Amino acid sequence: MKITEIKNKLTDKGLKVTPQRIAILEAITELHNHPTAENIIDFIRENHPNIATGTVYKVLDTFLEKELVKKVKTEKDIMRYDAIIENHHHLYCKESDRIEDYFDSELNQLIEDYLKNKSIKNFEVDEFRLQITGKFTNKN
Amino acid sequence: MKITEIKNKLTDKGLKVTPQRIAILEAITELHNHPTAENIIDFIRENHPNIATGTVYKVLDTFLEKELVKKVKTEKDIMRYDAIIENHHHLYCKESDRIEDYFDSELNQLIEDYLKNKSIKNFEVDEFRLQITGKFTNKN
DNA sequence: TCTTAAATGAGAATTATTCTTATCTAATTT
DNA sequence: AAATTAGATAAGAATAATTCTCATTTAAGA
Repeated sequence: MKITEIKNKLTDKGLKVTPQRIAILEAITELHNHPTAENIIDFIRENHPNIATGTVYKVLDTFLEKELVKKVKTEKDIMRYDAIIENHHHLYCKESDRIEDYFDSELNQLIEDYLKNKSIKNFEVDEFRLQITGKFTNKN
Repeated sequence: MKITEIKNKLTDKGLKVTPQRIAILEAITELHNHPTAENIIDFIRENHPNIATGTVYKVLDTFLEKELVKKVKTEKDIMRYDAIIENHHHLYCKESDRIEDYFDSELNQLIEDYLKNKSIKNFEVDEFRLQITGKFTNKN
């Protein structure tokens, strides 16, 4: 993602364009394996050694609010972030911390149709995501 | 769940039967709304004021290992526990912390069949769970 | 350039969880 | 029934991730 593209994303959401925000949004898109806050901090520290830890958390919160990133829930304790907003599922390795995105519009359609017809009592569905647990058969 | 039933669950898993473990397993089954560790601690403190916090965490870990409970992660950071091991999905309220179980064997079958036919490259599916986000239309 | 609301840095504070170690107890053996 | 012992617990210190506070700085509009 080019810098101008990042700047546009920020201004589009009514956010001030700061070097910190650019660095963080850049980091999340580059570290595409669902980085933790710590991963992001480590990554940006290389080029921007004086961005404060608190700032990173604050910026991530802002991005969440403005829906520039999403949080990923793992069974383990650590929160991870995801730059991709488009609807997709997650593959979780049961033996490691590896998480990968899984795109499958056919599956989306299947579940969407099902939920549309069936309707859950006392609940209005907004969106859904599948957590698929298993084992990767290749190296990362 | 009767006490003897709880005791059996513990011995079946090769765990010593202690008052602490009984109280904790009882609490999780009674607090069926996916309690946090804190919820559990508060609940058991009423009748067992001297069970240590650390013990509760330790016992919960033991239960996870022995698969007597599962962990559920929310968008917020807090870990929640679930007594029900049987396969089911989760309904998340986007406006509150409410989480409910959603059982739907037809949906399970649908997804299972789909994943069986399609097969994801470099990944062996073990199990799956759907996170459905939306809004409850009733009071809790 | 000036102004100001918003963002940041630095580090203290908080919170959930884990760790440590001495003590205790459930369950097995004598 | 008493002794044994591996495993469990209590208490509180330690840790780690995240949030908070507030003084300072900066982006962007006037």
